[in-house]
Amino acid sequence: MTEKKTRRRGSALTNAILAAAWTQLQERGYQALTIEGIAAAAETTKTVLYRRWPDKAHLVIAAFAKFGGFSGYVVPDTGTLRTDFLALMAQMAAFLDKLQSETFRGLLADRLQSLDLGTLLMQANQHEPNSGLQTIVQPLLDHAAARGEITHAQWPDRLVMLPGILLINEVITQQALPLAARHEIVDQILLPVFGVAPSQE
Amino acid sequence: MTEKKTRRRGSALTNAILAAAWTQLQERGYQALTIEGIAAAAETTKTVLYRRWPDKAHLVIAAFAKFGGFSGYVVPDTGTLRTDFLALMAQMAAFLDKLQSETFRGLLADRLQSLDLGTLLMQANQHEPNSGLQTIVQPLLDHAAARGEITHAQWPDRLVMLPGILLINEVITQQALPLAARHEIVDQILLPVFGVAPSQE
DNA sequence: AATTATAAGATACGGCCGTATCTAATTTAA
DNA sequence: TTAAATTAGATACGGCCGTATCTTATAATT
Repeated sequence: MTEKKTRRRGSALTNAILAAAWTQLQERGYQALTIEGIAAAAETTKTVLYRRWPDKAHLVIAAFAKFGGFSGYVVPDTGTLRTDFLALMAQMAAFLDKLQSETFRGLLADRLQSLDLGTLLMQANQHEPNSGLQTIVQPLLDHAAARGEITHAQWPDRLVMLPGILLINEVITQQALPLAARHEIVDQILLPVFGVAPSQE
Repeated sequence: MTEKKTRRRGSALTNAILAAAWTQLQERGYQALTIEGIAAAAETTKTVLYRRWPDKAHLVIAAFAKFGGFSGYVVPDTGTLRTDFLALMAQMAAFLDKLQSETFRGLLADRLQSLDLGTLLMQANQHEPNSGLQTIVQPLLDHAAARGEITHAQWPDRLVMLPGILLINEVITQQALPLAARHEIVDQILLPVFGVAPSQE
């Protein structure tokens, strides 16, 4: 008979659950995942999962950290910072492709849509025709260009969106945007990006 | 009697729903929101809501765009780009405070935690002790500093995290990270931020 | 070896999601 | 004014969530 009576415990059980979660993630994609489905695949019950992780997202993160993540990355050392960065980004892109093809495309790929508030804010911020942040940033750049502070006013979208991106990141990770952070973002990131040397640190 | 027999339709009904959603958002916070609760508050049924928005997140975004958003913003014009940016960031911070106090603090504030995959990836990326991206970026900076390409190797966390932030933003908004985007990110953002003039555009 | 503590497994519950189906009110067209 | 087309409103359904409770196996303690 295939009847196992032995109960797994502790990390053995945890590992089995994470493995099941990772498999399910690749087979079904994130949105279609269910806690109950993972529990069933791991041959346990959801009670056990809820004792370990508060919700699906944290469980997936844990599985991701164990089986995916940045573990396969190599530190590039190509001779220049620029090519090092490019090599790093290439690794990211490759990983992303892998993730999207293996994990997020299982009949339900496009569901990468329905994310959550913070994420959707980010999307809204960028795709909204003219209620977005660019309606503020662009004239601001126009002024600076007219003053001769920056060489030109037309910058790629990504740069115009950069303040919003940094804001949202700050919100999500720090849940606040204190004065010090604002100064750092402006002096250390935005001004250099637009070619202005910060006056004082 | 308080019996209204007239049925609202179209945009009148839509507006009533968005108003109810905004109120509920401020009273209960995002996590505690329910579609059914909003429907009840708007004195309609969830069927009507699902005819208009696919899920809670999109409904909240719509309400946000109508009642919150960047509508109250003013274009700063203080004389220098730096102070313009600082003024803009100040507006953002003020809005964020308002949002967090009015919207996200209603007995359930801390729930700003349980977000979704993309968001949690961002968090994981930043708070993880040493499995995060900084374990790759830091040595890369060390090398560049040893070469004399950049003036020093110790940079604020925010700058070390910047590649990851840009990556995740790209993923969430574009769902891809093609070669062109990688080059743009490196040449237009990362190199300037770390004080390296891009060789060729 | 017997006892106690810990954690797994099973089950049940109320709640909300998202869909489907049906009705009735309101608008538009004829 | 009547008929046709929309769209709101009501209700019901299966599914999953997250919690609580209880039993039972395994581990730790003495």
